[in-house]
This record gives sequence, structure tokens and C-alpha cells, in this order.
Amino acid sequence: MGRSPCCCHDAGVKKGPWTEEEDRALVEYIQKRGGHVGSWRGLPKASGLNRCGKSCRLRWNNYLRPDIKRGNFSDDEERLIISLHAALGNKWSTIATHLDGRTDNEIKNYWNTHIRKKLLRAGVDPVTHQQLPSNHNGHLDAASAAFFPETLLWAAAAATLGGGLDTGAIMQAQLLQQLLQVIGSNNGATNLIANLAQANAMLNSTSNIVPSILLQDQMNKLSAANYLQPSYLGNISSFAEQNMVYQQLINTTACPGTSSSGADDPAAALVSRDVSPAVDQAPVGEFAGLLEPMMEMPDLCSLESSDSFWQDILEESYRL
DNA sequence: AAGCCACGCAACCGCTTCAAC
DNA sequence: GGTTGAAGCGGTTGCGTGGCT
Repeated sequence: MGRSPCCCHDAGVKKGPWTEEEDRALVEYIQKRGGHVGSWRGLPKASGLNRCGKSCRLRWNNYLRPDIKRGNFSDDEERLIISLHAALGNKWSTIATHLDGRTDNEIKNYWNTHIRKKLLRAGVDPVTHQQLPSNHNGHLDAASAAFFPETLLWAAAAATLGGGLDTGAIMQAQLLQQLLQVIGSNNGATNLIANLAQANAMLNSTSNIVPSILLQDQMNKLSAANYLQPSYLGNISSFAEQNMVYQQLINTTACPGTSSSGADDPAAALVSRDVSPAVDQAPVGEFAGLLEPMMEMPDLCSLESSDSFWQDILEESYRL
């Protein structure tokens, strides 16, 4: 493979901030072609821009595209980003497909400049979404609850037990969170299988050291609730609103791209982002699709048994 | 008013992935 | 199946701006 030569290394190619004239030239060129760019590499020459093709693509995708939503992020968008980040990690482009009109770069910047700091202030590690050790005293606080999925999961565990927080329940809950992150961090069918195997190994390896405080079906319900109904929804007041946002998340996860704002406008659809990495997203969608009708999670330790849940996932992953 | 500093965001860099040959 | 070029992606940089001293 190796690194490909890039026109960016050509002498004389302009770098730095774009001027209005350059923006206009790029927009006019793309619009003249009905929103179809063709080759980004060939674009600068064809459009008369003294820019690297890569730079043109970035400028278009991150700034000039007509379907870009500008302005502040709403609370719902912020919660969705946090929830998606907890499941997907720094997959900014994948996260961006779930937010209409937002670019991966914009989300990445917003994460690094706003959300990350909020999480840190709330005592949450923005990378792992786990509570930072120094702040963990076993008690919930409002700031943590607002931005920390695990916190509410702990609360759920406590409620399930009908009492205060229990170390065993917390460990189980954290384990489940890790498990779901492992499953959610897929990059393809092969990795999905590996992830499932890893998840299974994780469960098997820890089942002996984690006290069996929660019954298996209680764990399953907690895990399903945490993944399928993100805990940030607890911050939304009404049940109806929760359900609406929850359904939106499920729909966009199961059918990435269906919420494109360019659906009614062929030109907008044509010029909308060419970021539909079907191979990358398919497992996420398919996995969510498998999970959706199954609010009763099966025995997570039965990967190698005859459990139909995991069998279905494996068969689906082979199919992809 | 000037200098300094922190922050936010646009843009760049380099690596990975994909597809064509 | 290997190679190569192009596009995509995520981390990082650096500049503009606003607030503070």
C-alpha cells in the first residue's frame, strides 16, 4: 500500500484559509455538474482552482455543502453524540451519519472543545465513559447523571436490587457496558465475530470473580436497556419524548442514511455527502436490527451453545 | 490601549481502506 | 493475488477572535 503521492506536495498549490472567490469557484463548478464531483483529484485543474483535490473535498464536505446545518448543537444532538460515542468510540464519520446536517469534523471539534470538558467536569473519562477513580465515591450526583451513561446504569442496578449501590452490581453493570462497547466497536463481519468471541471470553473470564448478585435475566434486561435505550434519555422529561428519540436512534442506527435531508431534492441528494461506507456500517445496522425485536437478551455466556440469539448473529455476520 | 492568553474551528497531515487494473 | 492510485478518516495544528489583565 504505502502512502500515495498527493498533489498537496506540489509546489505552488495554495494552502490555508479559503477566499470567497475560491469558495464561489468550487460551488459553481460542483453545481454546474449537478452536484456530481467525479474525481476530486482532477477537480482543481478542471475548476481552475490552485488547490489540492483533497483540500477541495474537505472544504466542500465540511463547509460549502448546501445541506450542512450550522449553528449550535441542541441538547438532543449532544446527548445523541455522547450516546453514540459511548457505543462507537471516535468513529466521527459514523456518528455524523446519525446527525442530519452535521459533519464528522464539526462533531469531532464539538466533542473536543465542549463535550469532552463537560464529561471531565462531571468526573467521567471521555474516552472510556467510565467514572474517573478520583471522583468515584459510590454516590450519584446530578452532574454525573447528566453525562454519564454508567451512572444511570448503576442506579438501575441498585433499583433492581431494591437497595443501595452494591459493588457486585456495579461491577456487573460495568462489565456489561464494556461488553456492549466491544460488540459495538465492530469494523466488519470478521471483526464482529472476533468481537463476539472477545465478549464471550470477557464474560467467561470474569464470571468467576464477579459476585452473582444479579440474576442473569436481570443482567440481560439491564444490558438491553442500556444499549437499546441509552441512559441519557433519562434526562428527557416525558416518556413520549423519550420514546420518540429512542425510536429515532433505533431507526437511524438500523437504516443509516434514510434520514438524508436531500431525499426530496435530487440535486441535494446528489451533492449530499459521499460517505456511505456500507461495508463499515452494515454490521452496526444489522446488529441493531437483530437486537431491536429482542428486548429479552439471551444468555450472554452461551456463544458456543445452541442459543439461537448468538447463532443468528453469527449467521448474519457470515452473510454480510 | 496594548499585550497576553485561552478557546474554537477550519484546514492540514498522514495513515488506512477501497477499488480498479 | 499483488500493486497502485484515489478517497476517506481521525488526529493534530495553527490562525482568528474575544476576554482578561
